[in-house]
Amino acid sequence: MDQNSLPPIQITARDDAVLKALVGFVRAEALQLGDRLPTERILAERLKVSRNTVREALTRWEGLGLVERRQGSGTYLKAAVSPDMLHMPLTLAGGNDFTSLMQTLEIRRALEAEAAALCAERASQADIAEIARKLDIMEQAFRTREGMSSEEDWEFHQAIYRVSGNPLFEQIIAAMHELFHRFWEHPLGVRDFGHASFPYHRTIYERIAARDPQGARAEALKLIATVEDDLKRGAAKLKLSSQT
Amino acid sequence: MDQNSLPPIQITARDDAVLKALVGFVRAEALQLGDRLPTERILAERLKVSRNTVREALTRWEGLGLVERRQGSGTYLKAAVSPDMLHMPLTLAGGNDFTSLMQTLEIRRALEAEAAALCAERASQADIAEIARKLDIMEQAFRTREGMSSEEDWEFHQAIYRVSGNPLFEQIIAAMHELFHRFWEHPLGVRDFGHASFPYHRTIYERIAARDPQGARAEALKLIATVEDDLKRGAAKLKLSSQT
DNA sequence: AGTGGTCCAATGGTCCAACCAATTCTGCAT
DNA sequence: ATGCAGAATTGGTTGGACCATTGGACCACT
Repeated sequence: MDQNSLPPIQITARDDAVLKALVGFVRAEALQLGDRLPTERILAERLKVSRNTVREALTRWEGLGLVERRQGSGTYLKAAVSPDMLHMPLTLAGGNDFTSLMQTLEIRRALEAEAAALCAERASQADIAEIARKLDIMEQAFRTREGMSSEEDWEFHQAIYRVSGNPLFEQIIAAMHELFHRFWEHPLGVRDFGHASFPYHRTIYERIAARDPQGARAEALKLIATVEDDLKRGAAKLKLSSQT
Repeated sequence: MDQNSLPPIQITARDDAVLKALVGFVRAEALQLGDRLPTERILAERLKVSRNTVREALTRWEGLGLVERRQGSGTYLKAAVSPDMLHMPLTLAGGNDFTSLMQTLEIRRALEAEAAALCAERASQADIAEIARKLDIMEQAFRTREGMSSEEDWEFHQAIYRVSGNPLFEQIIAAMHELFHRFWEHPLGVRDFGHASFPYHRTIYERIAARDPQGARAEALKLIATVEDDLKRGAAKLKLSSQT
């Protein structure tokens, strides 16, 4: 007998039902990102369930990054939801040592290059203009503040991921980005970290504007290479100083 | 001033503290996958928090797939936990339609190519022999069962990710893989799905054995391309049949 | 020995009512 | 108008209670 012909049944689903109802509500009210959704107390009353159950459901959504709760303020929609959406929580074991950071960079290298290539293929004129705008902002921040600005730099890259048409790029790289910056705002004591990557932002943009996927891919790889070099330099310095 | 030099302090974090304590417990007791962890009531008593708080924490872990709760039985460890792990909840709009699957393939294309290239760079003789072994098994399964075997095929790819030296490849692609197969064991009714990808497994292996990163990358790209073609074929057929 | 049934303790799921802490709104004094 | 103190709102936490399911112990019968 095929043991798969009798799959385990699923009966209980109280809090899942709450989430399903909430999806319907978001749709019915046409809630946008950042909008506030009903109070826990109101949800509990309307859905005829305990507030505790509502909280368990919302806790799950919060863990999935779909929603943000602010005490005293409310619960806010943080990502689009739809009935047939797939949530794929991925937990990665990763420390903040040199090896882990290099590993995140290897992932980022692969995805950044692919995203840049796809972006060059698919960008509309409006998309290109938007990327150019982000590039200008970043370059101006670079000149006035004399150094790479994490914030504006990140905005530029995000614009590229968005134009690539595949939201997974932004989601995965964002996770890598967060891991990278969580403990290493100035990684390993390298003061002008990321400085060397500056010129490649414009070359990437130029290849995208020229609708040159392979060129965009190549420039993206060069950019990541400079970051890897910075990281290696920092690791070497750290190793040296620890030998005192 | 760098606004990131003053990270937001954490004043209230009861349930996060619970999870941190739980990580410590799992480590201290050397719990393995599938082991049962303490009951909610015991945790609440030991950690001096309410059982509800314990439940919120466990709910978060359950949502992230780290833990499985069985009423009347207990809570069981479902994945490895570590103090500094990265949670990366991916949300894929649209569920099981053609677009979503193509998006996962775009990610897989980028990572598969990079992993193959890194593998070709770093593989030892023993690694190459191991990959050859997986390849033989897969090819034999292909001949005897007259078609691609998901299981053996996946083993082969996993071996490559492992040799790449970066565990992130395997983790991320595994998530994609699971997503891909969850609803599409025989995607879109294409009976010999994946059949066309068969020859490229050997060519990838040959490029790795020859320590040819660029070649391995190119062959990996060809393999993904065949899968994309299969998917497009299936989508076209589906579209046709729905026009009845 | 094995089969099936019953009971019972343990465990997760739900509920309730209250209070705490952060935020936001309100209205009064200036 | 402006600014500040207090009230109202909202998520966070607590403790206690009960329900539903599970799994093992025990037992009667074959």
